Amino acid sequence: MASSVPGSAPTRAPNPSPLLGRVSVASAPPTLAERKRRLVSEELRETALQLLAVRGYDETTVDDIVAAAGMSRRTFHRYYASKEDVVIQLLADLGDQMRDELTARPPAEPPAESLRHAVTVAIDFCAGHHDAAKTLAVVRLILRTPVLHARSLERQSRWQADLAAILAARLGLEAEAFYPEMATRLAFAALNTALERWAVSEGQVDPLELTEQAFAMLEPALRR
Amino acid sequence: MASSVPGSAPTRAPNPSPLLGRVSVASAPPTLAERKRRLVSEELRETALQLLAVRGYDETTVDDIVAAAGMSRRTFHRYYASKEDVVIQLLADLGDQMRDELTARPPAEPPAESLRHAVTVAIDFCAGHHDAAKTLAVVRLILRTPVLHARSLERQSRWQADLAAILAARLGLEAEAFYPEMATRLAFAALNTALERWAVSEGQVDPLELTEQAFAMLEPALRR
DNA sequence: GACTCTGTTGACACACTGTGCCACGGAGGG
DNA sequence: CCCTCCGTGGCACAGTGTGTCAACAGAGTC
Repeated sequence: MASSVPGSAPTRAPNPSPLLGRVSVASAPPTLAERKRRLVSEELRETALQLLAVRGYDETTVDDIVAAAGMSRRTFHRYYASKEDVVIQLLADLGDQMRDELTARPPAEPPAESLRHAVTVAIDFCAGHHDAAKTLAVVRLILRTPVLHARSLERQSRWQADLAAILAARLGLEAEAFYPEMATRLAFAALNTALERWAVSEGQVDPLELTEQAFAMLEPALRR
Repeated sequence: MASSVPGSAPTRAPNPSPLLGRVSVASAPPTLAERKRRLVSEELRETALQLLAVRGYDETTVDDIVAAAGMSRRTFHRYYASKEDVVIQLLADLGDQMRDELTARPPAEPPAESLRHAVTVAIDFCAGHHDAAKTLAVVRLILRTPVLHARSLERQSRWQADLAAILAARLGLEAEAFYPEMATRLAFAALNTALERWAVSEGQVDPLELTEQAFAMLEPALRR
């Protein structure tokens, strides 16, 4: 065990409260403890993002963050494995959402179309969000900070592998088939091109339009 | 200045020996000091790779490495910025080589062909090297170690941007044009697919063949 | 209310990393 | 011979991430 972790320290809670076995129940009423944890987590995250944006990533220490949030460094690390994690965890759900979207697409649909929809989930997550300005700031921070960029690319690499496996299954191919692997990689190439342009343009260009443009280019390669 | 760095600490020496101004001369006779530095650097690197391979990446500390190499931690950090760097620096020249290859391709050549040649440089670097077994071990180490994988992807991202700029210039487009960006990303998708399959197959599959297969798929998308 | 059980927190200690600084020592030039 | 240049190791220090422990708050039980 990784010492006494408050419910859901990293990525995702396998089971926040072992006694109350409400795991997969959709609308489980959140416990007080659970709401408290979420509150602390959010407080930490907001304080961190604030500081990182103002003072820069490298110039901000974990001690700065916890001091501003009025907590101890030990508590910080119970919620986030590292300073990078505060930022990267914001994208945590994205992989799941893309996976779900691809799974949900009709099996008869051409792969190019399904992948375009999966990628669009990510675009929507970033640009179509409640307040896109904040997401834009985060994406820009990631792209401009080498450590964060590296970690986000690595995470993408896992998503890509997941999507490839799903696509392979859909097409009735073995998991290591060539086409699903390449196809998903091309989809991420499109996604990254769109996202990066959206970010450097400060949100001026329409990422959805860029995505469609990219997939138009990919279409002949994705045809089977 | 980053304290007294022995000649060429990170990535590449801008000028190993400031007094002898022989920089761009191709076959400059290496100084004694320079050979000594190279020797220390190699000793450190070999010791590190040995330990990393045997004991695993996370289980090996920098102190372990320098103890085995009979040097101080301070000296280690004069040659390598971090433990990751020992591994990642092995690929340092690769970006330059790909850039050079792309630049050297005939301007009239179709972009797909030029990119395929650039990517092949990387494949040759890995698989066609003096002893491919060692390179294979390194590549496998990188792919299996999240931190290293992340850093190598980030590095690739820079190479991709470089290649895109070169391709744009070759095609007479502005640097931020859509086609060169997408085209280079697709090329790297092909490269990574081939490299990864080569690595997981323990060097059994032919990465060149895979590369050609990948570019065959990309060809219609890369056509202009 | 008292008691227990569970889970969160802060404090402390510790291992590891990366860097600035300084003093030592060898190599080479005056 | 002296003096400068440069690589090196030792030391100190800031920062990170983790194990451990005591304190404490909530919830449920009697």
